[in-house]
Order: sequence, then C-alpha cells, then structure tokens
Amino acid sequence: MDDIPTPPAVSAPLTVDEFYARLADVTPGLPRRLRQCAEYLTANAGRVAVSTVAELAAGADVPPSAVMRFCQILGFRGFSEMQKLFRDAYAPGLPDYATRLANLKQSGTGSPAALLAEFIEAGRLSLESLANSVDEAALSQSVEILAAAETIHLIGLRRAFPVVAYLAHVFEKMAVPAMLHDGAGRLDHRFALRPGDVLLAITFAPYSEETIALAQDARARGLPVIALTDTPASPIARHATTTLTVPEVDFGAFRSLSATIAMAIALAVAVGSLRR
Amino acid sequence: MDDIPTPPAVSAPLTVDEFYARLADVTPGLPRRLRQCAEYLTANAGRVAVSTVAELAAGADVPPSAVMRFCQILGFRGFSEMQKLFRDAYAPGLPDYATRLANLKQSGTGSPAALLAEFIEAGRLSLESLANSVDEAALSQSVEILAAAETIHLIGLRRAFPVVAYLAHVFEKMAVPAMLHDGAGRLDHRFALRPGDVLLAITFAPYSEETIALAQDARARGLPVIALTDTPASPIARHATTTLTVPEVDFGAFRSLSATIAMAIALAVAVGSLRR
DNA sequence: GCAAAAATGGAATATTTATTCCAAATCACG
DNA sequence: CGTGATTTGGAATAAATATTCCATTTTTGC
Repeated sequence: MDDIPTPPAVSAPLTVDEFYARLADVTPGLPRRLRQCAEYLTANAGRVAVSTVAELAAGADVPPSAVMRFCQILGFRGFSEMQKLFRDAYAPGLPDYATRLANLKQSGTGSPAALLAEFIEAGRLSLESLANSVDEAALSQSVEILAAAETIHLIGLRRAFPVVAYLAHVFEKMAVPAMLHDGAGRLDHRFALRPGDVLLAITFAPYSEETIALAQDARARGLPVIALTDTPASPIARHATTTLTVPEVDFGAFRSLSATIAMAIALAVAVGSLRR
Repeated sequence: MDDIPTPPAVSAPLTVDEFYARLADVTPGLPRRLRQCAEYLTANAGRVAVSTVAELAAGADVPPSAVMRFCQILGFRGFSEMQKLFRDAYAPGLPDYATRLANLKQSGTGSPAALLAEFIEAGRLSLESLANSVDEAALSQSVEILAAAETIHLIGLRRAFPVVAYLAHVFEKMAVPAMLHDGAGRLDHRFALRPGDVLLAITFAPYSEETIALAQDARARGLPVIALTDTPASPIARHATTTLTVPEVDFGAFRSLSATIAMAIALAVAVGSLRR
C-alpha cells in the first residue's frame, strides 16, 4: 500500500489574521533556524508579498530551504501559497490613492493641492507609526485610571488645545463628567481638582508651562495624572502616573494631529464604555 | 562593427514619483494596446509590486507582450526592472504597520488597543479618500479668497470646534488676522464681520444652526463665505461662495477628524504663504 | 486603394525562482 | 561518549515567469 502522501497536519491559514495567530502559536518550541524564520516574519510579514524566498531567507539569515520548511510547518503547501495570501490581501485602500497623491504633488511646490498632499502624507505616516509604537499596557492602565475618576480634568494649550477640545466634546456625548481647563481669562482653576479626580494633560514640544505646572500641582496633591505627549523624555512625564506617547510627523512647522486625535478618541471611548 | 545594443532613448524612472510623471507624459500619443496598458497602470500602479506580467496583462486586457513593450517605452529594460522600483518603494520604515494593526485588533473587541486600531484605520481611510476626492479648483479658489481677506472669521461648533481652534492657532502663528467665533457666553459676534472680511465656516451632520445662521448672515451682507463640510448637499453649501468637502470615515459615533484637519492646515498654510 | 511603416499576438526561449532531496552536522538521551 | 532521532545546508530539479522574435494584421501617408 502507498503511504498517504500528505495528510495535512494542519490546514493553511486563510486570512492574514489567521496567519498571525498560527505564527504566534507555533513559534515557541521551534528549533533554532525555524525560529529565526518565525521571528523575522513576525516583524516583516508585510514583505512577504514583495519578496522571493531567497530575499526572505537572507533577511532571516537562514538558507532558503529553511524558509520552505517553515512555510510547510505553517500549513502551506509551499512558499508560493503563503505569498498568495499576502498578495491578495495587498489592496491599497482605494485603488488609486498613490496615483492621486502623486498627481497632487505634481501641481507645483507650494500650491495648495501639493501642500494638502504633504499633510495627508504626514497624517498617514503618523497613524502608521502610532500603530507600531502603542504601549498597550500604558493605554489600558490609563483607561482604568480615567474610568475610575470622579471628574476628568483636561488641559492642553496651543496646538494641543484642539485635542482636548475634542475630548471634552466626546466625554460630554458619553455623559462622562469632564472639565476643560482652557486658560480663558487667565483664570486658574487648579482648585477645581478634587480628591478622586484625574488629570489628563496633553503637551508637545515646546511644552506649555501652564500644563506642566497643573500636572505637577495635581500630582503633589496625590491625584493621578495621565500625560499624552510626544516623547517619554518629555518634561511632563516626570509628573505623570502614566505617560502615553504619540509619534507625530510634522510637515513644515505644523503637525497633523491625526495620531494624537486617534489616540485621544480611543482613550475617551474606552473610558466611556468602561464606565457604563 | 557591432551595433551599440541599446542607446537608451530615455533613462528609466528612479522613483515612483518620476514613474507617474513619465506615465502621464507618454500616455497621449500611444497606440491602442499600449494606451490600455498606460491607463490600467495609472489606476493600478500599486499592484505592480505584487503581480506578474500575465496578471497585469489580463487586467489591462492586452497580451503579455504588450506589457513588455510598454515597460520598455517607459525606459525600463523590462518588466522586472519596473517591478523592482515598486517593490523597493514598498518599505514601511517601522516594522510593518499591517502587522501591528492586526495584533492590536487581536487584543479583544472593545479593548482599548482594539479601539485604537479602529480609529487609526478610520483616520487612514479618511485621508486616503480625501486624496482621491479633493476638488483642486475649489481649494485654490478658497485660498485666494482667504488670502485677500482683511480678517478671517472662523466658526465651527461641537465636533467641528477642534478644527477651527487649530486653525486659529495656525493663523496666529503665521500672523494672519483671524477671529475665532466660539459662542462662549452665548455672545453673538456677527457684527464683528466687516466689509473686506471673509468667513470660514465648518460644520458636519447634524449641522449646527448657529454656524449656518452666521454663514447666511455674512453672505447676505455680501461677504465671501468658505464652507468646509461633509457633502456638497450640506445645508451650508447654499450660503457659501466656495464649498470644500471632506469625506470623513466614522467609527462608531465618532469621527477621526484626520482628513478635516489635514484640509484645514493645508488651507491655512497656503493662505499664510500667499499673504507674505 | 496601394505600399511602407507601425503595431500586434502568440509561440519559442531564456531566466529566475520555488521546491525537493539527501548527505552531513547537531542534538537528546542513556 | 555512543547511538538514534532531528535538524540543517546546499546541490539538483521542477515550475513559473519574463523576455524575445517574427509572421500577421492594422494603420498611415500618398
């Protein structure tokens, strides 16, 4: 009797998400070379769509045959089948985003359309790098702290102001008690912060003194402070219980705020639903 | 003597931008099949990185040899060289964006990280569709009108407020006279609008009555009104000299504002540099 | 409507790339 | 240390893919 040739131990992942799940699943308990493949792919799965076996092998620093074996362990028949998964998934949002952007840029340096293209690009890059750099632990912790607050105080001046203004709006919509400290009339509202309250402070370089001062004051009085800023080395981090950082790409002197706002809304919505 | 084999008529594009430029350049004055290639590529250039000659040919509905000829017309030695351009360009600096996003989403529906992933995605989609739908003419016209204004008046309430707040900040940085109508204290500042001024009004569904009323009032007094809204059918469009529309993708009840802010800053920076 | 030039499609070929296989190296276990 | 099982690397082979070439068709200019 013939052997049954390949009673497939496991079936191949059918979606990119399934792929990641399987990958995480098998990585532990894999011998050295195969683990190198797994680790390289975890970080560079996107490149599968546009690489050859040899290129991937070079990237993971293993011989091509190791890559082949690895594909099979994942349940694919071979590299080509795995690549197909990624090639099919590679669907740039709207078909011609890149085309349009290139055309806009072409309409002349300094023209409004070209400027817009730059800001769109900056926004997109910011969002992408946010996806790559979120600290999930800090995010969850922030949500918990904020959800437990009696009242959430919001401060952010100058270019951070639009973000807190939006947060104030979202919190109101979700019936979360929040107070916006906007510095109007140079009034100092620090005594509005009561025990049980939490301060959410947003500031970017060059950092606003008022924001830092309020954070320091709140911290001194034992209130939790959540900081949303641009780098972990930001001066406000010293006064924060938890620091969330958002890498925002500038174009010229102005930043797009896309990433900051995405982070802010996510925070607000998570808090809103946790309180319910 | 041997012929010189290929005194390359034109050198190959070295960047994706150059590629688009060359493409736009040669498209007119191309015979039928080659033009089909050009048109298909204009819309689907992104797919070059992940397709074979045969697939592209099928997409453009031409034989593979036509695609080859087309690559050569563009200045490449062959298809492979052209593909290399796109494959190299597909290089997300930070470890892959798609990977991270998939991981974030995996951390459980409703978890803060998963929410953030959704907002990041929504923001990115908004930016992409903005790139595809900008009305360049309306944009240039708006810039000109705003640049000619004595004072620019800004109004936008509720979720549009963060955007005008940011605009006010940017205009101030660029020393452009601007006034923010924020409805604080329910004061009505309509008489602040003087001849020679321009109103920039931002509103999204459900549209703010106050914003529309101010636009109507300004228009009645003969002042130009630039509207930034979500659809050309928006009620504010009736009262606007020029209407800019921004397709913003919502997630849940909240919108990311990414596209709106990108449009707003581009507008502001263009106006600022034109006034100089 | 004719001849010359250009364009086209498909079949033949060259090249690249994936995949298999097995001898050698390494590892696990007694 | 020795032996059996596992893993590894590279060379050999198979498959897919790009590229060229040329006979045929279509267009262009007169």
